[in-house]
Amino acid sequence: MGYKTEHITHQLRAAREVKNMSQRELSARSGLTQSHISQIERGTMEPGLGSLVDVARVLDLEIVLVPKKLMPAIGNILDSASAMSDTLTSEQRKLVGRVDRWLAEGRDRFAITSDADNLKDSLALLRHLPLSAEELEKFRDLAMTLLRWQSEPPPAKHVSEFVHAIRSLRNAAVHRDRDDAVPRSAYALDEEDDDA
Amino acid sequence: MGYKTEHITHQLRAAREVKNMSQRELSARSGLTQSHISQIERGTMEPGLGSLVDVARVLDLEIVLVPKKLMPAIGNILDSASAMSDTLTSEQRKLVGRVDRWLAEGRDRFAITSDADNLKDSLALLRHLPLSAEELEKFRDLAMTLLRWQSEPPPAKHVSEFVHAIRSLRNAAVHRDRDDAVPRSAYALDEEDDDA
DNA sequence: CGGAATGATATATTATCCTGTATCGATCGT
DNA sequence: ACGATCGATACAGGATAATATATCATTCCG
Repeated sequence: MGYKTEHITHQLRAAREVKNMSQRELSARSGLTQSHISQIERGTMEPGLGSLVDVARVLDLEIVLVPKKLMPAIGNILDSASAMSDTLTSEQRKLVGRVDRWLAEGRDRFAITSDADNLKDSLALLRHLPLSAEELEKFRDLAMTLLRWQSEPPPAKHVSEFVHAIRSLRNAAVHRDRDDAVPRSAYALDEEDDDA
Repeated sequence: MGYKTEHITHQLRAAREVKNMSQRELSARSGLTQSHISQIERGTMEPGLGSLVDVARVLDLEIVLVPKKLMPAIGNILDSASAMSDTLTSEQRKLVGRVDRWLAEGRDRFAITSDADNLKDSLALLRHLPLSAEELEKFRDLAMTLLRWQSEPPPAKHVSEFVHAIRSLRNAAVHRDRDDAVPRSAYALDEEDDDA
């Protein structure tokens, strides 16, 4: 039904998740119901224009009508901005990418498959959430010790510790309030991006 | 009520008028009712997102959610594009501007005020509608002969001929089908823009 | 003048958005 | 294991968007 508005609703969900805002919080700030938001994001229902602007306002989004002819130019701006999107350092992106690939190379490195799933989820979030300097340092240590096992799987005890520590970092980043951003230096983009 | 969506609906009306499309034609192509379109443009009613995309598609517009932070950049692209908007030659824009100012300088140049009003309306449309090479030549001749009267008002007979001729040109441009565009050379923008 | 097209309205009927509330399963933190 | 939170769903009722026609005043063209 609502295939016409998919890109818009998907964009709404993406913006909300990037801001790490729950449907309920978005509901409280926008005036819409959590139920309503859920159905809009899933495409079950098409929002009215009024509801759309209410949600967009909370997510710091502006609704713009762009001539199709200008879409490539606009698209470039949007992409370049979302590329250096969050204030992630190049190092953080690289580390996440390396662990991600290490994880993909040998799924059998984990005795418990749920550990692999948990780790994968945590990494997906760490790909987008900024870490403080201390947190990044901790993350670097963890990643380095784990990445040492290339040919043979690491001891189970070690893996479990790693998964737990990563989840802890993830939670710290996730539950950090949107309002107090992570203090971070300005030089954001360096050499090549190592993401997968 | 719908003050939140004013800019959007206004943009819709502007886009439709630039394309010289009637509410009824837009209705036929979009699937909405002419009544519905009228109310949307006037802000009497807020359209659903589905209706909005239907109308926008016909008008060659794309609905984009832009982070507020990027709005200045996007705004620049939109403005610069609408400046060199339609495929009007610089000469056509200049001529319209000159006649426009000539008209504003001395309203008393016209014995019949309705003539002045008609002329003003025709110019408003000629400001946005492309003319063929022959039409532009005709327009240039008309404008030049009219602009010769600076200090004293032109003879009434001359004015009436001018108004009629301009209206004829206007109608030719207005009723030209959007589908067969005016063949025009590519070098569009020259020196300064002389518009008022 | 007479016909055609436009935009603005009016009314009645249908469709559906939207809210409010409540529940469910899954997940996460203590 | 427990309580808390999240997303997905269900359902009833009031609000309103949307359709379908029709009319009216203006304007433009022959």
